[in-house]
Amino acid sequence: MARILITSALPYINGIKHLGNLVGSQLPADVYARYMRARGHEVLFICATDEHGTPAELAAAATGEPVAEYCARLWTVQKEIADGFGLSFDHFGRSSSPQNHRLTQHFAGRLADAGLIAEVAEKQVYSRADGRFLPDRYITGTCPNCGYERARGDQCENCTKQLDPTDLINPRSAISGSTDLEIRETKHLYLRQSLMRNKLRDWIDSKTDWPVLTTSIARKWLDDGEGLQDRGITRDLDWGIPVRRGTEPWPGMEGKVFYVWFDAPIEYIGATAEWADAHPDAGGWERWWREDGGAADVRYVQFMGKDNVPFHTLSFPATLLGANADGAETWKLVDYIKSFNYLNYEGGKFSTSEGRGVFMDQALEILPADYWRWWLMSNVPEGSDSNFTWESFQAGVNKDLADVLGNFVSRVTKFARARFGDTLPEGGAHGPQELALIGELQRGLDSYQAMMDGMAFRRASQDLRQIWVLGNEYLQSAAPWAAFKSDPDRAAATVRFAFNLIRLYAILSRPFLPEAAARMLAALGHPEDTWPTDVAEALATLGPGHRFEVPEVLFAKIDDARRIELEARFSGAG
RNA sequence: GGGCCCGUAGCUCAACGGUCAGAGCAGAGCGCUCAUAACGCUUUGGUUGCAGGUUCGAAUCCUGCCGGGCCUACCA
Repeated sequence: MARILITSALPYINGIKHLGNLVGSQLPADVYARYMRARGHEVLFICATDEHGTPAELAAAATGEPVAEYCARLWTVQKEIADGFGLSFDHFGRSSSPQNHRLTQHFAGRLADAGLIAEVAEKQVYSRADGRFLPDRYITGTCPNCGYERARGDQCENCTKQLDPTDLINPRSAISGSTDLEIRETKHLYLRQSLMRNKLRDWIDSKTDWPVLTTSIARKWLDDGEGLQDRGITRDLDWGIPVRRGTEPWPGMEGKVFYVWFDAPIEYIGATAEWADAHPDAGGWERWWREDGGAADVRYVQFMGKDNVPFHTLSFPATLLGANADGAETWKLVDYIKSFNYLNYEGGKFSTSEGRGVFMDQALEILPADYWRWWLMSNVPEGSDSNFTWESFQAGVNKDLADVLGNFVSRVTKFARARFGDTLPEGGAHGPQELALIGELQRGLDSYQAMMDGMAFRRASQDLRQIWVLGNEYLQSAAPWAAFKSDPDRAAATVRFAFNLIRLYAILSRPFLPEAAARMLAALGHPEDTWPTDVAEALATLGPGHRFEVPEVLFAKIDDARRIELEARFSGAG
């Protein structure tokens, strides 16, 4: 039995996430976590909301709530939606937790002790009307290059030229529109990642099994231009983790907070500490995060969209490695990063601002989670960006779930009920057909497991579907409806075997389809449900006399009228 | 501008440099009648973006071109 730590990239607190966000980290992480638990491994699956930063403050201001209340409310909203999708986090934390405050301050202190923090005086734009410093992208003005009037302080969207806020003509606050701006000097802490460039490169180079998408992004940042740059880790904001050097005050940094990209990944550890505090018998968070605290045998897998790769390949490892500069704290580094491309919506991007695409709360209002889980995972953007269309969604749901799996369960249970009553019949035994099928199922299972172990989710979903298809092929060739008339014992044996297939399918499908699997097992009276090691043995579980029920339709089809209605509703027009 | 990735059947995707480039969906034909008009079998369909090169052998490696996508450090 292995010990596996799984983290999903932290969803930002600012609003409800869309299907692209879901499929890019939380959902594949959940499927993997469920699979590994089913295989008998000790799994800790961690996620949390990422709550700090300017967008959270602005979103709170827009609703008139204090930012802490806003975040607490949105955390509850996100938690309920995650539960609705069956995301089986062992803990869903908050980056604003006291545990994360302590850890973030601790890391900053350790990094400072190791000489990896620099204090830098810099000039930033301050808005007197807003009473705050403005990040570059919250300053707008006229682009000096192309004359576009709504250029942002970091880049002009029109001509794509990189800008400095002081370049802008007629600069104003994007928050209030005020032009009452001034340049103020302020002091900030920088993480001296540049000093760790070689150490980080050696570490990246040792990861020969990582996806190209992951390592190429990391190498680009390490070596592009002048190489890995130091990064500011503090901000002049109110909402965030106060700057402290460990447990001590940090002279000159009063009133400042750590910047969100520094404290967000630390919340993986913080959330584990939240979990450990809630589960005193679990042995403590160190068991998962400190090699000198019991985590030496942990395999740590991270799931994220490609936009998050630089932070997880460079900044966060720099934090963990830097905190161990004296060898006194051996932090657990990630063993494998599974990164994803983007999911598009009907050929374009999901857009929060334009209301284009499907958001997680809306998805659950339309159909149960399993429908979405299946389509998203069987079309997960592993190799390149993929595209959600209602037509593809309709086809995938109807064909795979309703026709292949759902109908299989339906035809088996209804036939048995009609011919044999509400318990499995006696008589007959395995013949050559059953033996051949067992062989095919065993090969299918081996392949499915190999794909799941390797996190090749598209391939895994294809293998799973093929395993379902084998059931329909078997019924067609065994034809118990014909055998019933000439050789009832033969039909009885076929029916018993088919019921054992339903049980097997429920177990194997559970990582993807937890609700449907539960309903299948419930129809069988909740039989033993551990992951099979030997297919033949697994298919001998339900015997004569076993009671069953005919379940409600497992998956309803989406008809054309419904699809057209949904297409129109989510086009972004309204 | 720089870097990375991609381009394979009508669609979505596979294929350690090595049997006739494979699946699913869609299309066609046949079968079955237990089932959600479901299922099964058979079948149509590709000059692997274009042009060169390396090799006994290229979808795969190299060069150029065409087309698409992503990243580019203060969004997180």
